[in-house]
Amino acid sequence: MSAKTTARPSARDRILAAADELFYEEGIHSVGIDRVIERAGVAKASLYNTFGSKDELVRTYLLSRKAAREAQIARKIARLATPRARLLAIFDVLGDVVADPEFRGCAFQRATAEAPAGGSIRQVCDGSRAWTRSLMVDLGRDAGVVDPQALAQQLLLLYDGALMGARLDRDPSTATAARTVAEGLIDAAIAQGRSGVDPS
Amino acid sequence: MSAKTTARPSARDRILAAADELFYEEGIHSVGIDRVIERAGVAKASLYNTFGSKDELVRTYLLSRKAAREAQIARKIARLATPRARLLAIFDVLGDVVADPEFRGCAFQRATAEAPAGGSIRQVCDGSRAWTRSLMVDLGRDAGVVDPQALAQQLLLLYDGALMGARLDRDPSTATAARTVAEGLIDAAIAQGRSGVDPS
DNA sequence: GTGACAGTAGACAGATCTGTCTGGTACTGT
DNA sequence: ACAGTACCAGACAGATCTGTCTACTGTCAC
Repeated sequence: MSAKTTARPSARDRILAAADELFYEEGIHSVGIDRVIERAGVAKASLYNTFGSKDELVRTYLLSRKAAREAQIARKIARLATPRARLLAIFDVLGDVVADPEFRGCAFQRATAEAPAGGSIRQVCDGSRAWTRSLMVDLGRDAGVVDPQALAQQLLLLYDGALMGARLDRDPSTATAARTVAEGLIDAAIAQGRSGVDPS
Repeated sequence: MSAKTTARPSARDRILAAADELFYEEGIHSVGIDRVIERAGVAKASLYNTFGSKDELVRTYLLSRKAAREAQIARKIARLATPRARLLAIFDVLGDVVADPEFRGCAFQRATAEAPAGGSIRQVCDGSRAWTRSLMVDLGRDAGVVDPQALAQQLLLLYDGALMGARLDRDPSTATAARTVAEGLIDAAIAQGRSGVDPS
């Protein structure tokens, strides 16, 4: 009897799941603690014993979103061989993300829109952006492009734009548009890298 | 004595100015009515007599931002002759906007992150996006591109991405990067239009 | 059985927020 | 002179929010 087959998730997990749904759907300020504990089916003391404060709950919610996104990208990338295909796969994941009917935009960007400038929420957001950017830089370097930083900036531009556009226009086609433009930029950067490396 | 030389702005104008500063800097939910009237130097009754509710004040704040942005772009564009130059001028204005030390991201995108899905705030945001998009479509058509809608979608992608990136990374160089990529896309679309129009 | 542990239920304090209302002041046109 | 308008100062009601606290329940190891 190590675990019941339909064991109820722990209070912590239920709180986090409820917080994820509510914060992402309606925003952080708009959702009170009472709504979270009601949806989680949990006592208020459980929430405060586990997380200490609403701020910490929000931080944990964002960290779990960050981990999930990074795992999703890493999983997709692992199956692909070339850096070029891997860079494009980032935009394929983006396409899946924005096509989800539950999609409501970038959770980090929305959270920072509500949070004070210097807080811990901003740090989580910065960490998430740094991860994506450095992945793009690494893959660009692997692909032999001359200036991987510049390519990464361009790709991040498209990535961010697609997230924002998909939400505000309720139009997931921004992701495929971003992928198309990204493909052109990647191929141009790779071609430039090759011509520079090969002596004329 | 039509007006004193240093006439104090009306209560309405002072409220709107204070709301603009506070809502844009700190977010809508984070700023209470009391903070607004304190900064405006105004009685609470004046605010409610003039605007009726906080929601209406927020709506007016966003509409005034929308009008200011559109006027700024229209002014810049009026001096330029070709549709190509005008399209690029949109990104020049973007560069000015994100370089402002007071820049905190797109006011509409931040407001929609806090507001409920169906509300009036979303409508203002939709209106602002529709204006920008249709400007891009019109200029693209004037430039003779084959699919102005597709070009506009790509340019909007860059525009949104630059706004988001400049805020989250605190890096205004996204605007010039966006302009560079945009220039390539515009020229490619124009070239395609010409080759399609000219019989081979 | 018993103690440790994880959790439930809900009252409560204290702060904050929107919106209303009363009462008073200063200017303006007639 | 006087009515009307625009505005200021702030008390107040009622709702809502975070966070604390008390008291109770079920489960498991030993």
